[in-house]
Amino acid sequence: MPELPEVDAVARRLGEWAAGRTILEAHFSRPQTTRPLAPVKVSRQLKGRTVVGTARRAKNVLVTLDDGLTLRVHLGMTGNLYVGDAALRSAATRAWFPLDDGREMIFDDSRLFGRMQIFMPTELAEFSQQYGVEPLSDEFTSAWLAERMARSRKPAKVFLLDQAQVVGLGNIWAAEALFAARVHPFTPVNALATRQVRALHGAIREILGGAIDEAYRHYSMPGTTAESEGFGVAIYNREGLPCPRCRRAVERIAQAGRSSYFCPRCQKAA
DNA sequence: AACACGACCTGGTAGC
DNA sequence: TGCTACCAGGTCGTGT
Repeated sequence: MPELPEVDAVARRLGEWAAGRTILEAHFSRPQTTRPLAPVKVSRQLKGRTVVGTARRAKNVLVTLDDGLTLRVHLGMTGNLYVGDAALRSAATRAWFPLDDGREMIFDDSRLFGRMQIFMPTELAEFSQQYGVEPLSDEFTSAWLAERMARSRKPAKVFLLDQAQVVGLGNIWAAEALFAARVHPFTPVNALATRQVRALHGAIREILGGAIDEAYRHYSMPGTTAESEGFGVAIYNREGLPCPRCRRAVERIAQAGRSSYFCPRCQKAA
């Protein structure tokens, strides 16, 4: 489910719902969720801890605990994390943490690609280093992007999905950014013109910024999902439908094992 | 080092 | 109505 906007909304709402609450128990229904550690080890570290606050790094939700440790939650493809009544638990619930106010922190993840881990401060810093720049930070400039792109021959779509470069884009928003910037998904990034790099940089910031606001506003009820994709999606999952700019039929191609959607007229190969 | 590809999973839907 | 095949918003590990 989640790209950066959805993860950001989940992290912010979780902070509103859980800050100050103490975790009484931690239950896991499947061992994959806490890999490589056994669930019982993670449970032991969570039990009795109070949630200080939440944050997001790349597509991870970070839950800061009162002993200085951090719970890292990756939502994978289908994950959701919220605080609510125990009745909200379902067949997809993989973890549930009863809190001191009678509610529970609940982690649903039908497809089991999600993950929960505990980090010490040094581990958290090391973990964070594997990721690239946050797209809405001051560090992410078009000059920075141009410099990184000059050093890679990856196709533009694949480059945008690489979390070691710019974090947060997934299959939907990468396609949307390429469409907005009129860049063909196959174009090697070191072949892009300066004007195209600038267009991509602007598109990434604008698209993610708008989607973050939309996802946060939409996601106000625990147990629902943070959605932003209905908002401003021009190209993703629209194979055969008319391009919103030129009316030419949108095409779908397989790339890096995923679907890439693009307009063959607006997005010319370099 | 950089890149391609299968593996990891469940569930929903389209087509026969 | 099954049943099958394919698809899904993400990483990972392993091979060249």
